[in-house]
Amino acid sequence: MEEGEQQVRRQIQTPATMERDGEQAVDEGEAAAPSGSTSRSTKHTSRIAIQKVTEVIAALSDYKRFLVEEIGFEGVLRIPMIQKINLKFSKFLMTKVDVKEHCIILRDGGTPITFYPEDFHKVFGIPCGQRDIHGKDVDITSEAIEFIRNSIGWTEKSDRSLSSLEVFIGKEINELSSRLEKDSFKMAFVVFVMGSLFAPCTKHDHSTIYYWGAIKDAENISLFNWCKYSFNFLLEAVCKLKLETDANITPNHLSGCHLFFQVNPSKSQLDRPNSLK
DNA sequence: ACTAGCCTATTTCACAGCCT
DNA sequence: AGGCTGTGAAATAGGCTAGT
Repeated sequence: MEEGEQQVRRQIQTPATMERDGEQAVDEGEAAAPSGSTSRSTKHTSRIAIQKVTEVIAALSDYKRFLVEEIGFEGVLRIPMIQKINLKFSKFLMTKVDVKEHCIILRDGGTPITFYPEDFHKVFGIPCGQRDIHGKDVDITSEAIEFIRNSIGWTEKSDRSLSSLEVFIGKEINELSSRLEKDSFKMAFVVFVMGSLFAPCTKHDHSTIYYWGAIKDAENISLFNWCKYSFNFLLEAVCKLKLETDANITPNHLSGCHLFFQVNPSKSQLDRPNSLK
């Protein structure tokens, strides 16, 4: 195995070590970023705001954590504080992804490191339900969109900001709160983590509503396959990056939850549920 | 008009190297 | 050893533009 590959394999971690090592794990990527990655002084950008996510989570009360567990996002509660993500390393890994085969091949002839949508569940602990977020049964009306907007505190028509969601999530919720308030919290939390981590929009402090059909009924949020949605979003980002690279355009923005590639998904092959194989 | 994507400027932070 | 400084990378913020 070449040294560069060994470095990358050292860098890539298991979900368990992600929680244990937290910040150090990703920071070490700087040293691990192989010489094969771009050495030009291109400034990379990403809308992943894992610091924001962990800050918001750290401020959640026990009852709010209980509500998060109810919608199946309990793994998000255990995401460690990561000060900085090595974007160069993320970019390097993204360029090594074989989208069709769902694997990372670090060098020609090297051992493929395969990954699957359900690895998002193992890494980040988000729901991997049976229902497809883009399925036929998740159509959403404009009235429902308006209802959700009002519920999560987007009262201004132009407001689709993650920062206002942050404020909304911080509002007091407890056992005595109404059902509507609790459901609104759940919806706001999902929109916040999707927009901040799993499916970040390319625009700063902005969220898309493509998946809102899956949150319109807070009770059913955990029944949807958020892993597949995040996975596909990430693969689209990889395709885009590869197209830009092939066209000799130096990509400077990384979409999708590229942090996923820095955490070892390959270990999950050992214990994938049979139903998902 | 609105939304989403792209681009760039500024701020913040970490770290290496130098000096005392 | 500890403090200071310069540099580079990441985070943040906002403007511009193209598409619908």
